Amino acid sequence: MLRGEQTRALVLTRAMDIASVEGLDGLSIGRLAGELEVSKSGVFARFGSKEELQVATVAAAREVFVDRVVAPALQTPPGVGRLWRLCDGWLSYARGRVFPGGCFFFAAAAEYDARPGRVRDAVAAALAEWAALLERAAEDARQLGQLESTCDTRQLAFEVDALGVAANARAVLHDDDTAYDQARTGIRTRLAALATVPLPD
Amino acid sequence: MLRGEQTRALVLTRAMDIASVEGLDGLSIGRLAGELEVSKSGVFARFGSKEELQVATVAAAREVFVDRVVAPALQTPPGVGRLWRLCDGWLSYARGRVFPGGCFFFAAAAEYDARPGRVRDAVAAALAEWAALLERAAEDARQLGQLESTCDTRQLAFEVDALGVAANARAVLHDDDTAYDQARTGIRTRLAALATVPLPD
DNA sequence: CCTCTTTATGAACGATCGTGCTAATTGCTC
DNA sequence: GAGCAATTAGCACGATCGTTCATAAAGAGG
Repeated sequence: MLRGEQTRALVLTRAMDIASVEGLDGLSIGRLAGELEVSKSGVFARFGSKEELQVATVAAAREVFVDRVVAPALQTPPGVGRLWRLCDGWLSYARGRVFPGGCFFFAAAAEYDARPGRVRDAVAAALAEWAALLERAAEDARQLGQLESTCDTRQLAFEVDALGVAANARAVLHDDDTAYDQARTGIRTRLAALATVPLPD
Repeated sequence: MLRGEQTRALVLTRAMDIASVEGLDGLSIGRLAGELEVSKSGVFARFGSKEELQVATVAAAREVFVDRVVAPALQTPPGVGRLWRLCDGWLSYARGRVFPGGCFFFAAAAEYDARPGRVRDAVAAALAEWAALLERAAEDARQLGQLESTCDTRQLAFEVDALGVAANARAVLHDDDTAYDQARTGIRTRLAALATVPLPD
């Protein structure tokens, strides 16, 4: 039998995987318990409600995302290099199916974008963080003179993110990884056109 | 009492609205019947199974999309003008909340992209049609000499679509219509940079 | 008007959902 | 090792799900 924190982590790991495929709503406590071979009420009691489980799952996915994408990119110093690493890391994360259903947040955002509540708020907050991070990276690069001083960094961040989002959507739906290459090409071309220094890789 | 086709149309109209918010899976026959004030088995009998209802809902949404976006754009002759009209029409459709939860296909694709079955196939086919239409419009424009002859039209189609997809995602999730403006700006800039003739509007 | 096919209803089914409530089990502290 | 707090299991509940079936209502054709 497992002690609290371990159980929680075990449940959340499986919950992220299920939710990335079936959605946070399709994620059911009974199924979760069945797959983990623990009791349904054991899982339930640990979170208190399904909504709490969903919010906790979002938080867990955010941590995975930070570990896999954000933290590695932040090891590169501010500038276009870091911006590129963020994008490239994200593409690798999506392509590598860290979650079996593709990017967790893409699925969660599409599922809850029109449904008010704590789950939506958690997803929206996480994605807003990501958007802010991209914008900040772009703006830093500009102020460092590594991007043309006239460039609209907010717009740039939106556009590179858009290519990633679309790549994930297309790749998962059509089982076609070339979409990631298209996104990579698009992002690199866009950055190279605005950069005053060479890009890494 | 309504004759068959009318009932079917009535059911599907409501089904599209519900599904765009709650998802095609969250769409339940009982709820549908309740909102329309008809019997649950009446709704069910008309489709034979929930999966059939979901597939029919996707087909109905495709028709709405063609009416609202594709058909109007095809009134503009081939060229960058038509390509632009397709993008602009799509943005208007998404912004105007033809479906209350934003673009129906964005929601459906994210929900079923990792779940094999007839529903996913239907969604994937519809989106493949859209992608092919964009690529064709771009390639036509290029061959008409309205886009630089060297430009990769497949890549271009991917990128303009990506901006639209991302705009819908961000606008619905954060209740912020400026995302549509960002997408519009991005698409227009991209097209203008490659076009050899002025863009309409 | 009677008949026949199409369409809609109502009740019921087994399954699964989220959620309480109680009891058993575990790990830690003395 | 006894006692205690935290954790898990077991069972039951009302609700809702998709689905089935027998039956009633409604339009079309003779």
